Amino acid sequence: MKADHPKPAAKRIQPATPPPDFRTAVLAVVARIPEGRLASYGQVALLAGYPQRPRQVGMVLSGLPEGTDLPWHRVVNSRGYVPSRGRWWGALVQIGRIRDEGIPVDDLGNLDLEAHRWDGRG
DNA sequence: ATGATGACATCTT
DNA sequence: AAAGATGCCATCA
Repeated sequence: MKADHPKPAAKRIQPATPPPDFRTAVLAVVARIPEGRLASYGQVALLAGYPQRPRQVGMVLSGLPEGTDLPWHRVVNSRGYVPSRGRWWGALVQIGRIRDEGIPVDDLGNLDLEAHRWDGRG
């Protein structure tokens, strides 16, 4: 009889090992950005395998814990400046950390993205 | 369910 | 070059 498993309402839809979702992919890409290099949100989204989702990258990063090891500060927008230029509480922190890595940044967050663009090859 | 918002990108004025 | 409008997609009220 095969010990039929009536499945007692096993609505365990959340497995212990969640598949590589968007968030995981993004975090993996950000973690690969070398020191002293910059990447845009669109670039991260592209490398993560989701070409049309740069905004969601920002959402993922917005949910990062404070003590994260991820170099989130190396992610800027394609226009070449730190996101929101101060609308965001962490903009100043990001500017400081980027400067600390040897990349010149204006007080408003303006920087030369193309000069420090990450090739994506590590 | 719909509508508004967001750590963006791209195109057009 | 800078600013406004439109597109995209997930999350929240």
